Amino acid sequence: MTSLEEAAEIIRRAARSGEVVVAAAECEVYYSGRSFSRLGRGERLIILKPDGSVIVHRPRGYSPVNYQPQGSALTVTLEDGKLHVRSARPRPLEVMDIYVYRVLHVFTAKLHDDAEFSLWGTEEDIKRAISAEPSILGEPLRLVEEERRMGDKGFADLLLVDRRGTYVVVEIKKHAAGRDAVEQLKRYVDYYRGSLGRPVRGILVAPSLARGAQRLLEAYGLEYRRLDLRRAWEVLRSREGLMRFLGPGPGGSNR
Amino acid sequence: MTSLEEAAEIIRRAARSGEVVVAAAECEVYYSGRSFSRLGRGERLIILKPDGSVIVHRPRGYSPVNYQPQGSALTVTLEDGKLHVRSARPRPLEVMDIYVYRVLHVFTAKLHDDAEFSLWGTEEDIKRAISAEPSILGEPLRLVEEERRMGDKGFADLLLVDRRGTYVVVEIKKHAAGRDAVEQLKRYVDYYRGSLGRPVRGILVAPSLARGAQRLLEAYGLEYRRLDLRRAWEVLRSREGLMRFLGPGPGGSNR
DNA sequence: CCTTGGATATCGGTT
DNA sequence: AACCGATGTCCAAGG
Repeated sequence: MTSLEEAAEIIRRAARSGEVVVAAAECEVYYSGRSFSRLGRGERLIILKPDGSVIVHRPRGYSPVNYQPQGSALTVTLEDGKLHVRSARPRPLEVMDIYVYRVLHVFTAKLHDDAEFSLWGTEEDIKRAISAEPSILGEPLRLVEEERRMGDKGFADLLLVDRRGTYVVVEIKKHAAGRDAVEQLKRYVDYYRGSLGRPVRGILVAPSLARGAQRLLEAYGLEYRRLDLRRAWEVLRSREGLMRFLGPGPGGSNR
Repeated sequence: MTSLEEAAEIIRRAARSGEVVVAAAECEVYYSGRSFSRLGRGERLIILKPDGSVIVHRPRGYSPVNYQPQGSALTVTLEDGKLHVRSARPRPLEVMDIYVYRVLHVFTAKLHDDAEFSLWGTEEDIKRAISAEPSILGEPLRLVEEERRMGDKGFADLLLVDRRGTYVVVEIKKHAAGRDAVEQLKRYVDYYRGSLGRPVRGILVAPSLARGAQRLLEAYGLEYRRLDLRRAWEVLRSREGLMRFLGPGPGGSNR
């Protein structure tokens, strides 16, 4: 148990010295900005990071109940027997007020962390696999361009040419493709068809098609090619040596 | 500083008794599931909640670098001079492995939190405002139904009738509406027009229109009505007494 | 279970 | 600053 006065001093000192603060505390939280929220009195975890991020976690669930992003400004005051922690960001103007009634535990630490974080298995990786070996789509195709601009309609993931010289616009989805994905592809194909004045094929590449998406796709005369991460990897592994990511590490053998 | 053996015991005991665990620790993190990630050695915050959620925070930024949602299963073992914390969820199969080299600080706490959380200023609130006073859209309109089913195309936020008896489908966006919003409205209007066999108007309600969205809207013959949260509130406040949310609270006077 | 769409979405890239 | 698209998005609601 820590007094509110001590807690206030600990937080101020941590903020000055670039330390992370973690507190378990009984508190109320108010948020005002793009929306408004109120969280009644209860015990939570409060995390204050040196870059201004503030995160409040309830004892359950993955997502924080209240938060402010990095760049927010912190003020800590004692008022009325409560510890008032305010975090404000200018644009958009948003304020989060935490009123702390009791501090169960608090600690601060300067955390040193310059390590690299790498994530793979993204849509970008699937795109690279198709680019490296377009025949993975089941027919001979030649790559024209990645991220080809479709006027003001956005960017097509891939532009290819089939064996008959017809342009093929490809939209890739890492997960099951829904209606939105079909609409997106349709926009690109319509634009490019109009731009070329010639027929243009559209292929939606995804591991699966949502029911509604399938009907829409047929109605629009677009095509679907099933492709999931696993198969994309097989190409990437042989072409790029994906194993460089897995590197040597304690968990390497598990994956 | 806490030994890895002690930390392992603390975590196991906390898991049994439904306590939250917070640790500052030097660790590596591996994730395998929908994607794959690797985080090199460095100092982070690790949060373990009794419902199975696991959250790993670096010293900067709002979002966790690695995580598992509630319902994940925890195993804690000592291997090779490292503390291995594994969190696994069955569907989709995803595994996060944390290898802890050094524990800077660890604490556990049973957090009691049954308070209510209320959030307002959402799209739902805008919908309620229009329902309560459809004329906010600039013409006399009568509400037919909220969340009106549009066949297999989804649900229209609002279905109204104008003074000439023409049905009006309304799609509401809390933020600037982009192309997706226009496509969404188009799907509904097309469906309902086909279903009725009569003209149907479509109105997109949003605080602003993205450039691309405006052109698309015109091309589709749909309409736009500017409406933001602030104006929706004025209606809600008078009609429903929004102030009940603000209630009596330490920060009440600030908002 | 799948599908759909909102979220204080967040985040990053480009214009 | 606006706009656009991906996300291990997460999450709830509905069928």
